[in-house]
Amino acid sequence: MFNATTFADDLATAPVVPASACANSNAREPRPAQHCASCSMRSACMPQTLSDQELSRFDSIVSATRLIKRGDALYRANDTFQSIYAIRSGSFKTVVMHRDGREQVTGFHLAGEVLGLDGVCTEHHSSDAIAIEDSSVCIIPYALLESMCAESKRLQQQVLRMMSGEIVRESSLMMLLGTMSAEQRVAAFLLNMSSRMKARGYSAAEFNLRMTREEMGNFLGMKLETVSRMFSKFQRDGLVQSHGKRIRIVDLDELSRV
Amino acid sequence: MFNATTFADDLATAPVVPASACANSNAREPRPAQHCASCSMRSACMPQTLSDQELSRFDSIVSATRLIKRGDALYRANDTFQSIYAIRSGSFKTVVMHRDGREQVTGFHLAGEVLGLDGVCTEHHSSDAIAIEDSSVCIIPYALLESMCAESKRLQQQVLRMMSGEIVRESSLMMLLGTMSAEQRVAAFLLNMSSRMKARGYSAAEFNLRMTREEMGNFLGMKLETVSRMFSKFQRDGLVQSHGKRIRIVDLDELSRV
DNA sequence: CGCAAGGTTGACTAGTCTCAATCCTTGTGG
DNA sequence: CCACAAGGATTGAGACTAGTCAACCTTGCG
Repeated sequence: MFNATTFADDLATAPVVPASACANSNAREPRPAQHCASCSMRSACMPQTLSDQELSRFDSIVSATRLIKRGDALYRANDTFQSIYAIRSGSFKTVVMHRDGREQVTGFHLAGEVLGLDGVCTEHHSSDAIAIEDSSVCIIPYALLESMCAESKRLQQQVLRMMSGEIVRESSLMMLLGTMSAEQRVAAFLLNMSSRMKARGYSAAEFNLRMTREEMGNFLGMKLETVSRMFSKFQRDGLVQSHGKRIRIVDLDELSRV
Repeated sequence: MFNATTFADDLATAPVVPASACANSNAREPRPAQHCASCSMRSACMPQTLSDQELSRFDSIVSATRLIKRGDALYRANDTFQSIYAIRSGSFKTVVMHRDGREQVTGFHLAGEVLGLDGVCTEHHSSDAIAIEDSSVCIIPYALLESMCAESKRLQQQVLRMMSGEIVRESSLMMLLGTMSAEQRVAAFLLNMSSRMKARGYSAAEFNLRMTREEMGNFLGMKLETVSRMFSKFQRDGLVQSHGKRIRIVDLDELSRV
């Protein structure tokens, strides 16, 4: 049923608009920015509401892109905050750490999403952002963004909305962590990933998870073994087929009802 | 050991700067605003970084105050978003609700804190804000705030910082919900309340909790019985003395180490 | 004074974690 | 190209934390 040939599977659910920003390079240092106007992630990304004029102004403050290898950090907790980052391709996890070493994954972030807003408050980041696959980001220097916000009402609104959206997103995660059973959390996670993949032009029913069971478990407030058991249970019940990181949602309605 | 006379206890830990905004009224509808310059919460509140000139301009957009009785809602999920609110006196809980009726308390909010930023994103609130004691708030119309942000860089920064702070606060709650035992959660909660009381001029060691065990449990992702057991355990271990809502922290260091 | 709401405690249960064995997948070097 | 190592995933058995249900106590208010 599941063909394990990753490449073929990837083709089967290729994005409508493939993000191929970093096609021919392996440099890890900042490099010239591409232009938002021609970016494949534009519709999902930050400047979506801007006029053409504002867009080109915005373009000019996006100073560079940066490539991040799988496992490397885009920034770390306590780094001084200078920029926010729009994910151009790939994906990240954000992790907060307690002094005693406990870690909590606070989110998984896909192309088009913005990282780093946690730093505005104290001018230091409060979390690590780690690439969970080779990724690229656009660097948006915060001081310039702030200045431009004073000029462009639309941009200001966009930034405020983005922040508020982050607050709302985190509230619903608190709901998940505070009130749901392990089974419900995993179901909610799969549904969430599904709708985000769909929003990016991938199949809502079949996709690759980029994170390990351990990272998922850490995010969902449970152990990796429990995540694995829930996947097995969903498979037994005919809701989902899973083979490692490859996921196919078979009965989306039933999964929503868990 | 614990004297149950609430009034006397309240005196024992009276705030250095009592917030007496709603002294002589019981009206529930909007009423003329007081002035920020003379407000007892000013140092803890939103316009803390503004110049005198900016402050008076800010004052002019704070249209009114409103009294909210214990148990009443300041706003509810799906209400259209028009204003944010600075708590002048009293305290609130914010609650998000799932379609199936599950509720999660996402925060307790004390005087000087700002409520309602969840609404910026969709122009509808995503949570309920319920007064957990008789309270009063200043109403800050968001459209006016937004306009003023375009003029005052300092205000813009303040608003962005506030939002970012909310994001960071919620991340640390996710950590609490995702990685801590019931005992650790209750300890962290007490320490958090303690430092917030202290920041408001109350005693850090002895204070009244305004919420019920059920509300605490809902916030901390556990049942009220478990909260109660943890209080009893801390009392047995000599870390905390509790008598209903009255709390005295006996061994703050040890409580931090839990 | 009596009632309702809130709080405490106990006994039992369910759900998740822990530890451990095993399997599968992927990448690497001979 | 194959063998092997290492990381990741799955599964099982037993332990333990927190939930459930129920009884009872305390406090504040009409």
